[in-house]
Amino acid sequence: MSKTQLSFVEENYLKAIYHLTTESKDPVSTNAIAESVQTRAASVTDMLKKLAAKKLIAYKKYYGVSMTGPGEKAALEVIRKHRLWETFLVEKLNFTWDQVHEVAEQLEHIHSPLLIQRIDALLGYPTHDPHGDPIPSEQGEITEQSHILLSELKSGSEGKVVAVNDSSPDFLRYLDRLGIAIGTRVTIIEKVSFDGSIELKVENEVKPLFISKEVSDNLWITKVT
Amino acid sequence: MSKTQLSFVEENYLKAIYHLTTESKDPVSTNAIAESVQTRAASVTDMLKKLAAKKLIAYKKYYGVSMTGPGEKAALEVIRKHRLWETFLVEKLNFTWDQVHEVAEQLEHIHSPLLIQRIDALLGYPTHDPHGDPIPSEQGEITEQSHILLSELKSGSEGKVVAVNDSSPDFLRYLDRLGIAIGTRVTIIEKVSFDGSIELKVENEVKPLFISKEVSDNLWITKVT
DNA sequence: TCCTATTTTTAGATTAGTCTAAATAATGTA
DNA sequence: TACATTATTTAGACTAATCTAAAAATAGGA
Ligand SMILES: [Mn+2]
Ligand SMILES: [Mn+2]
Ligand SMILES: [Mn+2]
Ligand SMILES: [Mn+2]
Repeated sequence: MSKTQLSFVEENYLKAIYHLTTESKDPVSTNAIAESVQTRAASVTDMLKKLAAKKLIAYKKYYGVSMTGPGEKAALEVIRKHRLWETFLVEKLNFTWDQVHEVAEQLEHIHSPLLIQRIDALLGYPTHDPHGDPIPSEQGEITEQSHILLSELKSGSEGKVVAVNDSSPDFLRYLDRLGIAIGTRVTIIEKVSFDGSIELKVENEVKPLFISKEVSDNLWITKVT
Repeated sequence: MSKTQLSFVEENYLKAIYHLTTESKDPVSTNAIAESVQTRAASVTDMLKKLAAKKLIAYKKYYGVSMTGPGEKAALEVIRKHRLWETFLVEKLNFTWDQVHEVAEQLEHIHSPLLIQRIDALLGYPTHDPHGDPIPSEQGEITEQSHILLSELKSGSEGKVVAVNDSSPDFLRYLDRLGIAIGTRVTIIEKVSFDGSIELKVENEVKPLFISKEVSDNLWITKVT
């Protein structure tokens, strides 16, 4: 079967397709994948044929793409490694949460089951990475916690930040400046209907602040009673 | 200049050429490189042209190859990473010394100065890897300790094992069974002139044992008075 | 020195992954 | 339903790294 190890590039495509699949039910489009892996649509088509031949994705010309069982398993393995490495970098090597993604993009492709088991053990079997994302188990099980976007929270309600929807260094450093981290409690003072921006009270911060719709669309929270 | 990062493959060639250069003064042959990187001579020739064009090696058709300053620096960076990762795997992740090389072959190609600095710090700036090999400094300085092969030691003399000349799992596990590790003291009881094998007293072992010429040719030691 | 065996290089193909430009299919609007 | 726009695929080419087979250069022995 798929004994031969997947290439660096194949792993990146699978990961991208997996993420796109989970964030909207319909089949994933060629263009969306191209955008995600930073390449041209024509290159994506070529790779889709290859992955389909290996039965890692279900692909029908012009109809978009979805994952197969084996494909999802392979994708989750890469995601597991990515998130464990990010956690390792923060917990053991004092990286900040905005520094880890780029390095993890490289480390996730290291092939060594023993290595990743030992990293997992060293970290005490963490369940979430520095951005609040769940770490899939060795068996490929992932438990998405139920959460909503901060932009969906009603005025006056309180919530706790559980994850970020964007791991770009710029966004994360901006959150640092606002005093927002994973676990921070926030309360919506007012939602400005005109542009969707939000006046927000942040735990441990004296003054309320305003955040754009853009920002509130990238923060996952759970409601706090 | 050589701003563009070296590829995985280029790094492996440089490392191989560096090692071959240091273990015998004359220029390195195409065939020796081919053997070392497990490829064909014709492929090596192609790569030599490429590396020469980047001024990482000095190459003249049919005359063999030697390193340039920049080439040596690049090779030592890879070797530094390899040995730091090996040390990390043993010290922090409980790998045995025969398990580390293969994984380090992958990890040595991760590009992140910060990562390697932090690994170095976490380990307390080690000077030698699990096989007794010196770890080059960030500036590319390497201090080879003076040592001789066990096979060169005279009968009756005592020595301390400081490094192995072969890091293959088979050899290392055989040493484990003999009770020989880095730092172990050994005394030559008798050298068998007929086949070069050696009767050896190993520190902490009750009975002396015999090792082949092959084995004694792969153990680096320093004399102990 | 000459000749042969060995080493190295060249020539020409191949594979993975990418690209641009052109062709084709799907979609949505009139 | 017809047409124009958009999305996707195909065709053909390119680069990095590899290979085999053939040509060329070197080295060593007679
Ligand atoms: Mn990440
Ligand atoms: Mn993450
Ligand atoms: Mn090694
Ligand atoms: Mn080593």
